[in-house]
Amino acid sequence: MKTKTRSAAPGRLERGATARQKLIEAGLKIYSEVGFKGASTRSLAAAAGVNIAAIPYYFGSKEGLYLAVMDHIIEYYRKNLGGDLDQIRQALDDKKTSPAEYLALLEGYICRLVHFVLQEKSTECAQISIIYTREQMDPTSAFQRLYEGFSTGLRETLEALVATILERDAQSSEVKLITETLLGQVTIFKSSRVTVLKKMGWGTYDEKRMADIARIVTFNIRALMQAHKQKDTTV
Amino acid sequence: MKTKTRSAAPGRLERGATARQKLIEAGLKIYSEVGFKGASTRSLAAAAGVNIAAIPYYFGSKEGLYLAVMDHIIEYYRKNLGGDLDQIRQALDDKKTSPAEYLALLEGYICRLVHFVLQEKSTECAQISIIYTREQMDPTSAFQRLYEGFSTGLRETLEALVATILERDAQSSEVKLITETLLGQVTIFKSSRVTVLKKMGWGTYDEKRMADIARIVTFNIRALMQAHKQKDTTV
DNA sequence: GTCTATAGTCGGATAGAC
DNA sequence: GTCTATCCGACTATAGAC
Repeated sequence: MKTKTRSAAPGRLERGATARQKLIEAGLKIYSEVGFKGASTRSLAAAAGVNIAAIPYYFGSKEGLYLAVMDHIIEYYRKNLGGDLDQIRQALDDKKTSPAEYLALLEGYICRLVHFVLQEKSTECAQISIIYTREQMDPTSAFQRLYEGFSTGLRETLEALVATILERDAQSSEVKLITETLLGQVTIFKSSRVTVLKKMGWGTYDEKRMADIARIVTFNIRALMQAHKQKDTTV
Repeated sequence: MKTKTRSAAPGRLERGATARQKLIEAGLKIYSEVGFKGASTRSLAAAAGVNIAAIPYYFGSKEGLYLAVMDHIIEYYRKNLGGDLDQIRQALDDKKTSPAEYLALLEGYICRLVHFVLQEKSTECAQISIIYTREQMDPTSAFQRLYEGFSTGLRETLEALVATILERDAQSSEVKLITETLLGQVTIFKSSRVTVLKKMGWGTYDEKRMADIARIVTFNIRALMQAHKQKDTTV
């Protein structure tokens, strides 16, 4: 796979910048709808309003475009949820933070995660979380990039937070597994979206429904942190 | 889509039965590896050791084979986890069951689910859960069949169980959402399999690791049932 | 019932005009 | 930098021999 990512014409300001941008937006839309394999260069070019040849020209190949979309996703995510993670890391470094505040940070982040992951109105968040979820499920060559881009940051920070709350080692299997069970309570609403919507008699996730989900999940998290703190479940 | 499912030759005992069966086994393998779109009739026929033309002949089309594989999956699942669900339903009808027993039933079922879903040694379970998870994430035309085949049975039974334990209405949004958060704690280990394995430094889910996961999840379930029973979190 | 050969379609990438 | 035309490979499904 060669990602040429053709740079600007010499001495000139990015002539093909708009074509590039339109292709990335189209990629976000099409890849989120039908996945990498399902997306044809023809549909991508049509959605972007550019010619098919623009894809190999600007991105080297269909795969190059996909990788560029991944980079866009990581950047978007960092701008939106990265700040919260930084804030958490800062609080973890600051030894004066109280246990109650740590718990509030964890709950707050999970709440924002629910909205980011389940939101369907703002197209960009929705598209990103679909692509990410699909890439998680069966990784393509772009997985590594996505993994480094945010799986690690998110999980490592949450694990550190959970470890602090439970007064355990953040590197322990136990803390890592507990953190996964917390994330799973959010992600199932995405990964089993159709089933859940059908069961609930919902057409889509709207604000009120996301709030209901967030309320249950944060309640669960509070209960679980309390329970795990009391009993030592060494793995 | 026409699913001819060509029946036996008149008066003769299923001549092409073995070809059908080999194709279904191959379908289970190939579809689980690369998904429906990723599977070519060539690879399916090669894996089954039959000719490409056998697919349209016996199943009408590539999609017909996929649907036949779905039916196989449902049947397999019913044979393996359906009995447990029947037992739970029976216990729910039997008014003499104690609260502690209901909790034990819930925990026991979730444990078996962990093993069924995460198991990687027994190929059939692993293949089934991969196909099912993928179908959940982006449903094809076969989703309806799968949904009726086991999503409903599993969820309805677990919801009834949760409702009984919490002494709430099984039809309430609250009970349904809580049940999803329980399931999510299991499914994330499948839907984020690669990330989790990487984070944990594991190569695969083996017996010990599944036991560790099951221990955390059952502990969580016990804690959550207790917490929700105490506090009323009306949605 | 099983196979080979092939029709017909669609995909990604390239060549070369402008 | 952008476009049209085209190559070539891969795919599903069918026709028809055996």
